[in-house]
Parts: sequence; structure tokens; C-alpha cells
Amino acid sequence: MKILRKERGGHMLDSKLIRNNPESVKKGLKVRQGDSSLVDKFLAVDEEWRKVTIEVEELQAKRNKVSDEIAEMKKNKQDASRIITQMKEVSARIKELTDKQKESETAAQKIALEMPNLPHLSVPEGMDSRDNREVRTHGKKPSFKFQPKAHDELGRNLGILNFEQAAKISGARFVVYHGLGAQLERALINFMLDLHTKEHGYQEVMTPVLVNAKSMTGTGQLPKFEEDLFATRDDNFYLIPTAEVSVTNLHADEILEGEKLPVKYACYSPCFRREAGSYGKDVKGIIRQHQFNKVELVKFVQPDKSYDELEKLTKDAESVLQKLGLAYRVVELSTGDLGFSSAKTYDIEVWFPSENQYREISSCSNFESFQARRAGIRFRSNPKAKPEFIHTLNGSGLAVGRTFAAILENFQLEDGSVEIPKVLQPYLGGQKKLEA
RNA sequence: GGAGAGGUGUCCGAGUGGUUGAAGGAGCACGCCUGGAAAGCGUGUAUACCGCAAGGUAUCGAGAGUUCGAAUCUCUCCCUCUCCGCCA
Repeated sequence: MKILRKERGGHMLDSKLIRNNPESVKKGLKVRQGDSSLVDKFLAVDEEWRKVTIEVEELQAKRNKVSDEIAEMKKNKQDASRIITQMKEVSARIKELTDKQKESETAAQKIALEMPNLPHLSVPEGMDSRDNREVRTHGKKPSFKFQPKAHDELGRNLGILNFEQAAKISGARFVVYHGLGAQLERALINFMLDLHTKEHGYQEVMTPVLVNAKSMTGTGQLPKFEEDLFATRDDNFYLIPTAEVSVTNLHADEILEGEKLPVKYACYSPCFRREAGSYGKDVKGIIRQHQFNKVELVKFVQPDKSYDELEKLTKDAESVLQKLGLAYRVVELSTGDLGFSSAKTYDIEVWFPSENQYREISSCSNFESFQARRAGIRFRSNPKAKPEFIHTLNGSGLAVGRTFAAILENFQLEDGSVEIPKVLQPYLGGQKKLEA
């Protein structure tokens, strides 16, 4: 029976919301280019579930009552065999109905887990990324008196990036960092973690990068996006595509104390993505790799604060770019471009001179209670209050490889050397420049 | 990998087939007591689902089974701990 409870809790959207406001849920799904027919499918199965459940519970109530009577009779040495025979039938019927109940339960869950989150009302409506809205820009784009080179060319020439070796030992979409390159990557990780832990109040964690299917379901990667994930062959593990998965699930099936909120974590981890369906896209350089490093920020907050916290989270991520001196802009994703689990997302895009365009380097999202419902993360606003679903947020702070690439491109000199941003120099033994 | 032990409510901990949602204790909350506090005494202290409600149902690691009835019996799995082996 426990599984029933768990599965009910496993819905992404509140099943009561779907039941009571099917039209607004449909609208929400439509506006983000989702499949609104899922609502009617869910409702049909849910109705069946409720019908069976009511009957099951009535019979169970009867069984419980008669069982007590049988116990009483036996105690008084009375013959109970007639009732026992009757109850055999009742039990058989319960079994039958329970199977049916489980069936509709599973079906309802399957549908519900496929439903994406509903967008927040402030999110601009749109079909796709072309309808995203620029919120602000920051920093001055560098101007060059020469043709700026792409980061992969710079990295190769400096001897700090080696794609051939990576292809040899692994395959396409991998890279090997050498010497100061490896050190720069490490410096960036340390710089970001120090900034977020010392100045922004995040608690540092380091988690497993291999997680189970339950965790992947909790944050929304499963069941729908299995093809994007790497999995281990002989054990039931998935490699995390982002530390969001392991960090958010840190508090799965927990009830947090309201006074301790917000809980904020910063986590460095390697991330693994199959990039299925992105063949031919960003094949050059380190922009799109199967494995990359990222410092992730994750927050658990009270629902009424989550949108303020999203603004703060985005600014925390932005401050990394500000300190590094990289030009960027913040973009608000339209309903059509929103990630599966997100209610609202800001992308931070850093300037890439060789491409003459901004590219995503961070994605900051408010998931509201979507992940909390799937993962069972709740809080009590005070010790006596009823538990409520918490709101979860996360954002890259930042994608390290892309930051590495942006530094090479933005701070390159005509001779192919690269100036190291001041804030990173202490992390590199005072080194001021990358030179061949 | 081998051998063994164990998984019960916020925590500790009883419970081996019948009013056990679950003894007892701790903690916490409220009340009494007190000049105030401690002690002491009393009361309360899970979650989810269905239902307008009354109420009902479920939950003692997970799943399956035996039974009229399972926290208690059987099987499978997961996890934790101890010892041995191996090892960064």
C-alpha cells in the first residue's frame, strides 16, 4: 500500500490541481508547447482510480471490523468458521480490486510524470528561443584590432587543449587540458566556490556523480529524457548531467524546518551528457562536451520567497562574470523554450568574440514545487504547522568549461597569448598570462 | 567477494499472528506547581489519500506470498553495521 502513497506523491503537478482546474493546466501546457491531451488522459485514469479506491476502502473497513469480531469470538471460544468462510470471499475481492487500483495508479503516474511544469505568469509567451526576452546586459564587449581567434584554436596553439588525445582515449566531444590549462580550469572551480561560499552564503557540498533512477525522476530528467543520460551497464546508475540532481535530492523525502530556510548549496561536479540529437552542433571546441565541469548553486526556499530568491540566484551567478570582467547579458526564456521542470528561467549568456554572439553560460531556474513533489521535499513553516512542499531553485555558477573558453577569447592578444583575469591570478601562483 | 547482525514514530527502544498508529523513555509544546528556575505532576505531540462532512483507508526498509486477520510467519530485493579479503 505504501507504494500507492509514494506514487501519488510522485506527481509532478498537484493531482488536485489537475482535477479541479483541468482547463488552466491545459492552458499552461499548451503555452509551453506541451501536450495538453495528457490532462484528459490523466483525468480518465484518475477517475477510475478513485472509483476503485472507494470500493477497496469500504471492503477493507469491513474486513477490519469483522476481523475484530472473529478475534472476539475466538476469545470466547465461539465458532467463527462461518464468518471466516464469508470473509475469504471479501479478501479475494479486495485482492482483485487492489490489483486494479494499482493498475490505474501506475497509469496515472506514468501520465503525470510526463507532464512538464506550468510556466509562471510572468514568463513571456513564445514558441521557442527566438521569443526569449533580453532583460539586461552588463560589461563592455572587447574590441580587437585584429581578427579574434576561436578558443579552441587559441587553446591548441597554447598547448593547453588537446582534442586529438581526448578522441583517442574517449571519442568525440571530449578534451584534455594540459599544464596551465588544467590549472586554469581548477582555478576557476576554486574561484567560483570561494566566491559563492564566502560572499554569497552557500554551503559547499561534494556529491556522488553516479545516482539512482529515483533521484533522476525527482528532479525531472526521468522518465522522459533517458536518452540524454549516460548510464552504467551492469549497475542501475546514471551519471548526473548536472549537480542539480544529486544536490536537490539530498533532501528527498525530508521535512525541513522553516526557520532554517533558505538552504543554499554550492557544488562542483563534473557533468555528463549524451548530447543525443545535437550531432553537428558546436562540434568545435569545448562548448558542447560529453563531460564538463560545473559549479552548481541549489536553493531550498519558502514558496512565497522563491521569486525573490531566483533574482538573487541569478545575480550570484552574474557576479562571477562581473569579477572576471566578461561581458554578458541576461535573457528570460519564453514559455516555448522553458526546460521541462522549470516555471521560470533566466539564462546568462557570455560574449564570444570569435562568433560575434552571446552564448549560454548559466541557466537559473525556479522549479517552484515541481521537483519538491516528485522528490518529496517539504518544510514546516513553524514546528506546529503542516508540512508544505518546498520550492527548489538552481543555477549554474558557472559552467566552467564555457567560462574557460570565454576567457581565452575575450582576453586574447594579437600574438595568441591570453591575459589572465586579476581575480584568478592568486589561484595560478600569480601567473598573469598564458603564453605559448 | 566471504561470514554474521540489523532495519519500528523526531530520537532511543519494546513488541513474534487478533482493539498495536503502534508499550516505555527522551525530546518538544502547553498547563499546574514556584518569588523565579530546576525537579515534579498533567495534557498533547506522525504522514498521505478518499470524503461536503461524519468518518474511512493506508503506512513498522521495499516488493511478493501465507492467513478471516501480519510490525509479527515465508520468499525476493535494497540499505546499514561488524569481522575477513581486496583496494584509491
